[in-house]
Amino acid sequence: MRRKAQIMGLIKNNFVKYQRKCHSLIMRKPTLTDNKTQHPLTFTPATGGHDMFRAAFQGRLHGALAHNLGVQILGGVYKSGDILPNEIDSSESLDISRSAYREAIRILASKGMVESRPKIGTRVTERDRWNILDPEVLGWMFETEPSEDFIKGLFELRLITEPAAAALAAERRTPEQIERMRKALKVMEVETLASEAGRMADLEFHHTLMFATHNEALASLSTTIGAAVSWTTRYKQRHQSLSRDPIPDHARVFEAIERGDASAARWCMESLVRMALEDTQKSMPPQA
Amino acid sequence: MRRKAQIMGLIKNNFVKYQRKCHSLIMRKPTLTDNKTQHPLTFTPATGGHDMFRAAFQGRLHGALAHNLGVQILGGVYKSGDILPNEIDSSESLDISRSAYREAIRILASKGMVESRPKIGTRVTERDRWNILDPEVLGWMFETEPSEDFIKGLFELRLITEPAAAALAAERRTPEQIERMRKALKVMEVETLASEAGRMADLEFHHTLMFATHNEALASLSTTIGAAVSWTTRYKQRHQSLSRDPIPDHARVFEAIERGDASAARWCMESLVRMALEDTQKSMPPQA
DNA sequence: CGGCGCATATTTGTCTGACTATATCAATCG
DNA sequence: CGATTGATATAGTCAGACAAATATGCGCCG
Repeated sequence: MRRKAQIMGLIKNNFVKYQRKCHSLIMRKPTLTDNKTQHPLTFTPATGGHDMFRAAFQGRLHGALAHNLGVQILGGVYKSGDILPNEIDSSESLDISRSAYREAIRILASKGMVESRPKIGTRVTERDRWNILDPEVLGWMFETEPSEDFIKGLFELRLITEPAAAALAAERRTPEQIERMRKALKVMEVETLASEAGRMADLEFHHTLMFATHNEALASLSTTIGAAVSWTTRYKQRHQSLSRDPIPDHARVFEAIERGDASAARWCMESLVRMALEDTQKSMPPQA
Repeated sequence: MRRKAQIMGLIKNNFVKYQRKCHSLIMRKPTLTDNKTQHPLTFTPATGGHDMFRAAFQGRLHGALAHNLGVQILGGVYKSGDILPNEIDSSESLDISRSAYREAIRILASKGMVESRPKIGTRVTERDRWNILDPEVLGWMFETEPSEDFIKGLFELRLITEPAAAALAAERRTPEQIERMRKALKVMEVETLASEAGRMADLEFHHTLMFATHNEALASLSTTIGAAVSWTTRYKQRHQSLSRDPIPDHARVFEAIERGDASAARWCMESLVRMALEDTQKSMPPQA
C-alpha cells in the first residue's frame, strides 16, 4: 500500500527536481508569476538588504517566509481574525514544502501573531496579543513605515525606562563597563551617526548602559529598544539629516555614570531621549 | 554506512508503529524509560497542570517539547554554548519525528534561545540574547524556582514602568476602561488574591491599566509583566500567606486614575509595587 | 615550511506523501 | 428540543530521501 505510493512519488520527484534545480538560484520567484498569482500570499525571499546585527535565520526558507508573513500581518494585509489559507494550498501556491511553511508558522505563533487549530486553520490573533517587543517583530514593523503613534509610544517607553536605567547604571556599573562605554563614545565622536559604524557604536553605548544595571529584564528590554533606536535613527537619516549633534548629550550621560551620580545620569538621559524624540518628530511627515 | 542505518530504521519502524498506537493516549511516556534513558534530553509532555491564560500550544507535541527544552535551558541543564545532539539522534531518543523536533527548535530559536547552523548543530545562545520578556519564556522561568536576583530585577522593572504607566493612564483612560477596572477591583475585593478568580481580576486590573496608556509598546510589556506578577503572586501564596491586604492600594490607584490625577496615580502605584516587592522578599528563602 | 584552496564529512534544511488527531458542524435519535 | 453521533476539513505527526551549507582536514603549491 504505502510503499507503492512512495515509489510513485519518488518517480514524480525526479522529474520535478530537474525543474526546481533550474531556478533554484533565482529563488523560485518566477514560478510565482506564471500561473497561480491569484493566491493572497506573496513571497519574495531575502527581501531586506541591510541585515541588522541579529536578523537570525534570514537566508533560510522558513525564516524568509516568516519574515514576509510577519511584515504582511503587521502591515495589515492580514487583519486580526483573518484565517489564512490552509497549509496545503499555501505551501503549494508559494511553491514551498509544507514543512517549511509550517516552520514559518511556528515562528509566527511563538511570537503570538497567529494561532493554529485543527479544523479551523491558522488565524491571525488580536493585535494586543502580538509580541511587539520581540526584536524581530520590531524589525518587521519598520519594514513598512510605522504609524506616528507607534513611534511616539516607543519613545515614551524609552523615556520611562532609559533614565531610570541610567540612574541604576550609575550606581552599579563596573570598571570594565565604563571602559566599554568610553570606547563606544569615542567611536561615535569620530564616526558620527551618519555612518553604520557610528550607529553601531551608539547601540553599543546604550546596550552597555542597560547591561550595567545588572538587571536581566532591563537588559533584555534594552535589546529591543536598541533595535528600535537603530531603526528610528536610520529613519531620521533617511528623511533628513540630523538637526542637532547628539554626541554631547551622550557624553554628559557618560560622565554622570562614570562619577556615580545617579540623579544627574537620570536627568541627562531624559533630556537626551527627549531631544531624540523631537528630532524624530521633526523628520516625520506632517500627517497630524 | 549511514544509508544502511536508515533502512534498518525503516524496518524497525513498522514494528514500532504498532507499539505506538497502543500507548498513543498516554503520551509515550513509557517508551522513554524502557531502553534509552541515557540520552541527555528528557521529555515529559504536558508537564504543567495550571495552564495559565495564554499557554498557547501546550497539548501539541512540538509545543510540549519546546516547553521542556526551554525549561531545561533556563534551568541550566544546557549551558550557553552547549551544542545539543543532532536532530536525528534527538528525535530518535525522544521517540518523536524529526519534523516535530524541528518545529520545537524553531520555537526556541524564534525566542533567541538557540541557534542552528548546518554542520555545526543547534547551539544554546548566550543568556543575554534570550528573550526573557517573552511571556512564554517568563512562564518557563518560573517552572523552576528562579533566582532571587531575577525576581528582584523583575520588580525593579515594574517599579520603573508601572508608576509611569499609571500616570499616563490617569491622563488618557476612557470611560469604558474605568468601568473595566472598577469591575475588576470589585471582584478582587470579593475573591481576594487567594483564589484563582481573584488573581485573574488582579491581572485584568493591571492589564487594563497598561492598556489605558494607549501605548502599544507599554501594553505589550504589560502582558509580560502581568504574567510575572501572576507567577510571583502564586509563588508568594505557595510559601506563606499574604502578610498585608493589597486591595486598598489597588483602590487608591484606581481612584487617582478615575479622577485623572496623574501624579497621585504614579505615587500610589509606586507604593503598591514596593509593597508587593517587600511581601515577595519576605516569603523568599533567606539565601542572602 | 606555511598558507591557500579544495575535498569531504556532518549537520541542518527542504521536499514529499501518507496517516492521525482534533474540532466544528450537521444530521439523527431520544 | 436537546444530546449524541457521525461526517468533514484542517492542523499535527510521521517517515524517508535528498539538497545546501560549512567546518575540518588534507593536499597542493608557493
